[in-house]
Amino acid sequence: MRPTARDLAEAAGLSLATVDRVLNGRPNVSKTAVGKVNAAIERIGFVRNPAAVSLARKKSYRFRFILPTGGDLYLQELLRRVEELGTALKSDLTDIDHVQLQTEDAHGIAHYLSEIDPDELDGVAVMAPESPQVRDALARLMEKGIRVVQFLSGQEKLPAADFVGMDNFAAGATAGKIIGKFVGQTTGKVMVIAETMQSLDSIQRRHGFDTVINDAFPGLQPLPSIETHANERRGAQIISRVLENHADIAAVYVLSSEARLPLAAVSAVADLGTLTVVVHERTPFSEEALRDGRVDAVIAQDPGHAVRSAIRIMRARVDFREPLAAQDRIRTEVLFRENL
Amino acid sequence: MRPTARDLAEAAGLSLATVDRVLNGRPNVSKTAVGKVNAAIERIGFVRNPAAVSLARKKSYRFRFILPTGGDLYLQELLRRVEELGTALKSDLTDIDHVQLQTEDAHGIAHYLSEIDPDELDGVAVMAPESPQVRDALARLMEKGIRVVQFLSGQEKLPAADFVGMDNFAAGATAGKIIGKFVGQTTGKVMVIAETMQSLDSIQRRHGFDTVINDAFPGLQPLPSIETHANERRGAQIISRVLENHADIAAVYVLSSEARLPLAAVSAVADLGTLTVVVHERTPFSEEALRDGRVDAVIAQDPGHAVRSAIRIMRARVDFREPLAAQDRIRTEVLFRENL
DNA sequence: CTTGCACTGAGGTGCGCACCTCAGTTATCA
DNA sequence: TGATAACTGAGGTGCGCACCTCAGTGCAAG
Repeated sequence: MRPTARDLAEAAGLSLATVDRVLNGRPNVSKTAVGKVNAAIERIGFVRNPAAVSLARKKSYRFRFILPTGGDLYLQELLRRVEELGTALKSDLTDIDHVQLQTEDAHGIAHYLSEIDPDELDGVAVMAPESPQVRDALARLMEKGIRVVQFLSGQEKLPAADFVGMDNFAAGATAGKIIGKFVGQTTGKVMVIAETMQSLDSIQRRHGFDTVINDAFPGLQPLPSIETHANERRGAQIISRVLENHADIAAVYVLSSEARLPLAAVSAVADLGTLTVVVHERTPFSEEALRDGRVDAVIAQDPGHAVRSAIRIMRARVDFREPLAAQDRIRTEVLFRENL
Repeated sequence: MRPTARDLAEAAGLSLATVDRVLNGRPNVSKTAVGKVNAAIERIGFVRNPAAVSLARKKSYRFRFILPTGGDLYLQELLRRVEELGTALKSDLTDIDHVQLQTEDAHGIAHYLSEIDPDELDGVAVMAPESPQVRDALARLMEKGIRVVQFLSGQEKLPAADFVGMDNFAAGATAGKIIGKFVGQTTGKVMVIAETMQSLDSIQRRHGFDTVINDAFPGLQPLPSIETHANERRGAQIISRVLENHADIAAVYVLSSEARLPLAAVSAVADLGTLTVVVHERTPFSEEALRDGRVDAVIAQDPGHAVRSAIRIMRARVDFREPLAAQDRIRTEVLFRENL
């Protein structure tokens, strides 16, 4: 049987009350007593029973994910994970919900944040673009005692808040490395396709990509980013025009999370089999494309990992523990057909 | 506030005792009552408080990892993770210990297993080579009520037991893919270095490697595996002799977890910078070698993930839950300098 | 009608701990 | 020396649930 606090008290030669004071950092304890208790803890290997603790404390975690509206594929994946983990963690004293807000409307977000009641919520994970108003609102939230995690938002960090993000520079750089190595020739052009280059994510990926290509594969020439703006017909037009104007395209890099339509447009004009193709995010489509050879590599950043990480951090903060990694970077994974 | 069992009883129009009988599947409950309770659960969104459950049940998990003796680097990593997680999970009602046994001695292992007392242990994770005796012993253990996870052992599976393994074929195949693509030439020889080819792991990796090379890169010629037998001097001799005898070696694949000595031997004779080098396992050495360019890619299979996975499965079984993935394959990760 | 059986309700106990009160004991300093 | 503050001990309560006992209730077979 594991030793209880009562055993600890006995071992330390103190009363349960004093042991309790030490364990919970309450005042009115002598240094001697603290020392005795800690020594006894070591000696008998006492570990608090977390079940009893959380029962006695009536503890429960209530977290909210604040996400953008919009139909981005990766965002949908994220939503799904949030809901999934929400139901899974209900049996773990953790209630998770989420709202979607127009993240362009900084004022609206700030207002929403300002109305959050600390009695109803223990933490929020916020995915919103950089803006002074939002940042101030987040700071005020933290003063109210609500833990804040800046979630996947490529914004400048509020230093006091924790951060869960992915390294888009690394993701782009990895794509560059694979394309550079896989094309098997020293010269050629690389087509880069994005939904939009407005977002920081896209910019960072492109930056990482260009850096590697320029440094390590100077013979390759990355073309300017093609922006599809999620418009199928228009995107296809531009893509086919670019393919016709450049005879020596050797590779395609789709840096947005939506790869299906761009690849369909490319395959209408060129042969995906002879091109080196790298896309982002593990989806049913990208897996299938990997298997049948249309895509050579997938750069993936697990959304489930991101959500779990945010929850872990908020929990740790509520318990006044240090999170294992306060600034959690989601790993950049590389998938080939061989290691799917 | 979350509804309690008392609220549930009220909502169902039944007594606490009946609700308790339903919740815990005890006998002497009418179908009507079961229906009412389940309906009420849905209606008020009742979820058992796991802290109270585990407190009342005096539940605690006691698991043991049974591992081979021997100084393999990856095994040491595994041991470290087991110990790490052991102390980390003590505060989670989970006591984990481990033993190391001579796994070649099937009879000895079987005997050890047969003496395990179900009152002292809830589950074991066993890493031992295939043998009928061990398999029978495991089966008997399961009959005694101890959960069994076959852990990283490339043996034929006991169908009733859960399994945590890594896909060494995929690992080798991925290495083959990277080497094939990275060498940037259609012909050349590939040096393959292993500690020993006796182990199933090595054989499977080599098999995956050869399959990809033969299928996709027929111009490349993998040389027979060099076995170092963990003997530094002898290994270095063989390696340098092979390098001298084959002028057109374009790549090196180290398929054992120990890469440092083989690479040192290679670099004494050849220039690692011009060779394509792929090794296994993320270690301080392999990370450093990736950074400075001596190694081009690392195939990694996270040992921590393996240990966590085994623990998760055993816990689920103790709670009579289905594990999320009963047959858990550790992901084969690919690391370049860019996504370390 | 009795007997037996399946079902239900009421109530209690204890899991290990947090948190509270109140009385009692030291050290500390004037 | 007494007063004040700092400490300590004893004991109790309740968190939500599992598990136990015992006293019913209704219903069917004999």
